[in-house]
Amino acid sequence: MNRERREHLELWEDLVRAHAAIVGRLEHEMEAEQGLPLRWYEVLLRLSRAPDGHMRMQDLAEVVLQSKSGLSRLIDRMEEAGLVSRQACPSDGRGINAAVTPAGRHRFRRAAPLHVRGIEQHFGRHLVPAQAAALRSLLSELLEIHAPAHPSEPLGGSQEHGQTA
Amino acid sequence: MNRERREHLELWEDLVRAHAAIVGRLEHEMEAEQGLPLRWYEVLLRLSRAPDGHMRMQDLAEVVLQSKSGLSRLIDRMEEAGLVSRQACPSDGRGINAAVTPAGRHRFRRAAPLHVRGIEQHFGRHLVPAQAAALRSLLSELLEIHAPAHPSEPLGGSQEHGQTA
DNA sequence: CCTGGAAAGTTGTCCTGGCAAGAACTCTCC
DNA sequence: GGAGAGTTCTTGCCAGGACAACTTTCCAGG
Repeated sequence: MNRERREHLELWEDLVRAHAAIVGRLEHEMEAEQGLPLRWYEVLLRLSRAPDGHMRMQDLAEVVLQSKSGLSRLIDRMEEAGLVSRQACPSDGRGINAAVTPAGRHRFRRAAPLHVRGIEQHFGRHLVPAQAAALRSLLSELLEIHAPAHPSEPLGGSQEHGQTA
Repeated sequence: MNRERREHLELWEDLVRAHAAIVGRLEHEMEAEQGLPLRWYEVLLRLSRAPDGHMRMQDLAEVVLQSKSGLSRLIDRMEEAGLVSRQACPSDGRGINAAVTPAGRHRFRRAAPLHVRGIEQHFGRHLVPAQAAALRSLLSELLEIHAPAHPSEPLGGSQEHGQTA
């Protein structure tokens, strides 16, 4: 019982370290070779994926893991750089759509291969199929528990942490 | 080939999301229930583990994944809070040892169960043995590649990224 | 129609962290 | 033993991000 817990702790620690190391590399490479902060790339990626190249600020904030205010300023900077633009949302007067500009798409297309290659090289490359399968099932479990895929809980509510055991 | 890559990309995305979600919870719980930023806890943990309750600033910075300057200020704050203290390093005049104070140890002991429980609840609990094993082997591979366990490369050098494929 | 409550974004303010420069010290080699 | 190169830590400065307050808009109920 306790043995298992100890192992889980170690796994968590290692996971955090590996995550940090890989993200660090990806950030550094993206910045060095494309002059693009990883966050910017993330935004461009999400917008490029989106149906008409635009998303509501709120939704975008969620997928790129930033606060509303954080995203607002991020979009400020990217707008100034000409990579995205803000547009009023037709269906909701309060809403704003962040949209990729052509320049943004171009920038994204140039940067994408680097990111794909980086992930493969620093991560995917080391996955054997059994590990990939295990990881997939684990992550889907974890995300189901944690991620507000269907925004149902504010996540900040500390609504549980009861001694479920 | 491309199929596999696509899957690796998805796995990476999911990993990032799961990591963020779990860290978010741990941070929130630690702050809410113990009034302790997770970083502070990390420092207390490392120092409590260390032989005489102290570590060189540099080494500490590495294990808690912060820059030298970041750690310096972090220790400033914790010192002011009475949880750690700075001591001259006897063997090297340039060095500073960060040491846990008794108050720091006390605080750590009170907080540790929460952290352990949190990790088990948000992470370990969902691991079946096969996943744990797969994860362990994967992480050790990744860390061997990436982590400067033996500080040999500055990590910022972008010394490879050649198309190894 | 009007009012009150909720939601979307933006902005003021503050905190944290990184980089680069600086101060203090150590080590090597002449 | 002294000069110069390299470490270790701290500090000035700035960028990025979070929280809370605010404005505008939407919606439900009377």
